[in-house]
Amino acid sequence: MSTTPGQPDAGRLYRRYLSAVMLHGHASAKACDLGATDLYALNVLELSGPMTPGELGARTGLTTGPTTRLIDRLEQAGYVRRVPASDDRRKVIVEPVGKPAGLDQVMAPARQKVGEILAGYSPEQLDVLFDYFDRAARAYEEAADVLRSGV
Amino acid sequence: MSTTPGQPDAGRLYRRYLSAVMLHGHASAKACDLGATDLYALNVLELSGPMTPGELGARTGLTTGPTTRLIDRLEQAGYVRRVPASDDRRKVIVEPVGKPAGLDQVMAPARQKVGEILAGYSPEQLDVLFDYFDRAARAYEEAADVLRSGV
DNA sequence: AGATTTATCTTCTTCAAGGAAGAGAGTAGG
DNA sequence: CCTACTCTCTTCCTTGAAGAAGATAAATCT
Repeated sequence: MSTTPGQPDAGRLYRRYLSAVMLHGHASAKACDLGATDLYALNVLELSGPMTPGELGARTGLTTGPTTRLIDRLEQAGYVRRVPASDDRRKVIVEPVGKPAGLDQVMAPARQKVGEILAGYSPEQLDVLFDYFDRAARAYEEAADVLRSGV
Repeated sequence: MSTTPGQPDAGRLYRRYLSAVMLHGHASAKACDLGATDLYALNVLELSGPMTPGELGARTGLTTGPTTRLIDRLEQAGYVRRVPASDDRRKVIVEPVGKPAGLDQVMAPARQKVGEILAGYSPEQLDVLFDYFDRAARAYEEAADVLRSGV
């Protein structure tokens, strides 16, 4: 880097990084004809694992009607699958399908680039990075939860 | 899922991190009554700085009509401002407003959390992290550009 | 000066997504 | 066994954003 990595534009650098991540995610979703809520729901499923439509609806802030059709869209596009719950035959479990469809494929180039970047670091440096990823993920999840309940 | 001890699924950890970032961004936008395209446009402006409506429309993949109303929404919400271009009186420059409105305020808790996390690292570790932020930002921007032009 | 091109804005129409209310299926308790 | 409750899915309606075509204003070229 040309300038000192110290304080002056650290915030700006980080914001640029965040913007790029979100921009890429959005462009990926668009490329797959996925709406914003669809992507949101996929992220929820990625984070919290399989859940019922009711819980997914609560997480995404949707009522039951839109939730059903959200799952319909995701199911039809091959991202999730409905499986009957074993304990309660009214319930349905929505789970990400084993072989992810287009989204992962669209995101593959970025993933590979990031993989190459990460491959250039030493094990000690990777420890730092992954320690950060872990902590930051928790922080963002927590903040997102607060926002959800605050609405 | 092959869970190997010692290397506890780095890919999964990273995906969780990405999901959390995007989830939080989305929840923030929702909390501010910002649509997906609006958030996208704000990120574009954050990344590339002030630009004309024409360029913003091209970046967001919108035609001129929706672009005008996109800017209307952002302007009315207090995120951007229209200023006449000095060199061409037909042109308008859309620029983020000096005093950021609700979005930054909503994102403040997460920012603070991340700030606290970063404060716990040594200068050498911070160098690693910011080096990564810089490189990853470029990678994601590049990948997003490819996706945009590929559509 | 007149014609063409560029840039933004306006209007109308279309379409997708979300909210509300209700129906069907299943579980739990008396 | 019968009632009350829960969960999911369906239907209808409304809202909001995007596309298309045209209008206005300004710069550029001949």
